[in-house]
Amino acid sequence: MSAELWLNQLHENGYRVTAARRAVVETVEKSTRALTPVEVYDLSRKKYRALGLVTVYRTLEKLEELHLIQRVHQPMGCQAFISMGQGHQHLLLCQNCGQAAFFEGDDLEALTKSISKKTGYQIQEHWLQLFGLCANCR
Amino acid sequence: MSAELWLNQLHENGYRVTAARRAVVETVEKSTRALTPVEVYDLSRKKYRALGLVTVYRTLEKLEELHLIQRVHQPMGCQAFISMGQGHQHLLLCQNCGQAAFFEGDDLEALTKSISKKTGYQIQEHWLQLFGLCANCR
DNA sequence: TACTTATTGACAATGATTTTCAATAACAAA
DNA sequence: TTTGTTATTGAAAATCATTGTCAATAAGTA
Ligand SMILES: [Mn+2]
Ligand SMILES: [Mn+2]
Ligand SMILES: [Zn+2]
Ligand SMILES: [Zn+2]
Repeated sequence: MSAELWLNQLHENGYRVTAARRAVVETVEKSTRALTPVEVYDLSRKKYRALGLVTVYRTLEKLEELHLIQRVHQPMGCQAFISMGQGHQHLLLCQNCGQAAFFEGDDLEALTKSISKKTGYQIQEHWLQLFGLCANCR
Repeated sequence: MSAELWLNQLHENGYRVTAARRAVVETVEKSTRALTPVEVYDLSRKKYRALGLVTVYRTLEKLEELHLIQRVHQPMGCQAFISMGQGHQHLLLCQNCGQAAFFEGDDLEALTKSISKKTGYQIQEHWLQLFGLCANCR
């Protein structure tokens, strides 16, 4: 049902709610693993057969812009997207099936402060991502 | 002088040491920021004018395979390479000029153990990267 | 010095993403 | 509801980065 929220977000930001966007949003929002544009295309076309790949690219672009999805970087490639977690969260990815889990509670305060002093950098952001095997795949 | 070490590594692994590879290695090894293939090409051609871009791609491929360089992921793109740090290190990147610094000493034991118990994942690897402003740019 | 063959750069081919464009449909206003 | 404006669409073409092909060259060993 959160797909409706995403569509609201689009609407509130002046974008129109179309059948194409509906299909893409429903696909991406409910996925528990990162999807590439082509994967989104294939899955979404089951809901809306006339969908074009170009529209998938354009819709993903807008969802990213609205911070509803995020790009997922992996050793094998960086063109996959997954819904954005709530608040400050990071990703834990299964190296076998791609299943994603969000986690929070990382405390890098001490580390960044120490690194900052050591290097002279003013630290503003961090990327943290864990890889492993999910309960099913281990 | 570490460029010589890289060339040795290539040689020891059955690869020939050529003028093209020498130019690429010298460029990448001494860079303190991540370079894209085209950047490597442009910089290296100052040392070896006949160099082809294709050779840059192929050389980077081999350097990565020998773990002498690593791919650097950034919001703006993921096709840049930088020398691999010694041992278990992570990158701290300047968001303004790209200047890179390595750091170590991150302790994620407690976190991964907790996440592992909570999610059921068996955690095997982690990516950590810091972004900020270097001493010059802040 | 000679010989084997890995490596080279030019060019072509591929694959992913972006741009163009005329037709369509969303939606605000009447 | 009807209408008018214009954002959005899919198809096709264009672009861009990366990879493959190939004959000529040169590295490294004997
Ligand atoms: Mn964090
Ligand atoms: Mn670490
Ligand atoms: Zn799994
Ligand atoms: Zn800087």
